[in-house]
Amino acid sequence: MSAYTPAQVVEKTGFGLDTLRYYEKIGLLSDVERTAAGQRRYTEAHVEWLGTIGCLRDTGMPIAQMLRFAELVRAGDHTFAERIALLREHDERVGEQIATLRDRRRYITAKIEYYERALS
Amino acid sequence: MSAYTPAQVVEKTGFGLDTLRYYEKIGLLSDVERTAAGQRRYTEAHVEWLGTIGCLRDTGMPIAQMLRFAELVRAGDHTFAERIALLREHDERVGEQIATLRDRRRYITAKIEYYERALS
DNA sequence: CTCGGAGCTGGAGTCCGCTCCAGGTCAACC
DNA sequence: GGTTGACCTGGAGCGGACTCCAGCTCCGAG
Repeated sequence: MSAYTPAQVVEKTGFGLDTLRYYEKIGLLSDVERTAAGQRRYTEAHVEWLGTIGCLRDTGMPIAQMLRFAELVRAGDHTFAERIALLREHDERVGEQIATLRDRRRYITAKIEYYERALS
Repeated sequence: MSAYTPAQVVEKTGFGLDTLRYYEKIGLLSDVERTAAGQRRYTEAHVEWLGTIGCLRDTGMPIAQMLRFAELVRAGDHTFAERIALLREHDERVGEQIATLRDRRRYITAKIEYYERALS
């Protein structure tokens, strides 16, 4: 399992160094090994997990919920059903977000058009 | 011009009482009249403006930018072009948001499907 | 005439998600 | 052997957007 330095993970994931440490501190990132000198070494699995985390974050999932998900993942394969439930619920909220955004966007577009008409 | 009590505006707009006062304090809401006793009375225009504000907020516009927009509105009709520019820019960002959300959603759906397949 | 409820004020507090800092360690290169 | 640069730690600080509070005023119903 290839190991990545903090800097490489920053590069690969787009998360900041401090964010990585923060996520580890709160338990969103676990089992990060250290070198003899105490420096972190991340695995491919960490990078993948950060991809998931990033995706959930970008879709508005609060950290508390990501933590619950992380716990389910750590708990092992028998939590698949719960993971599905959590993700399905989130997915639904993402759908709602998209719908709301689209709806509000119509209002904005209308406003723009109104101003454009008033201008000409 | 009909006047609304704070409670009525809360009812009509969904904003909280404190939020209304906060918006006024920072200059997002202006020209709010008072009764002899010092209580606020909002107009139809305020309610409409709050609708706009709410829409911009829900689409992720930061308060600082709403303030710029509010200033343009206060400055008068000669700022239509700038308002259009501001709204167009925002509209574009909303479009990006929707696109990102859709994109991330595919990842989530895939994850769900993966778990479902693993489960059966 | 008293009481409850809606409002008022200024300022403090909260929550979230980072982000920054000081002071220290270590490995590697010149 | 000295300097650089990546990393370490614990804890403080920040930015955004509210949200709450204490203590007060006013109006209207009973």
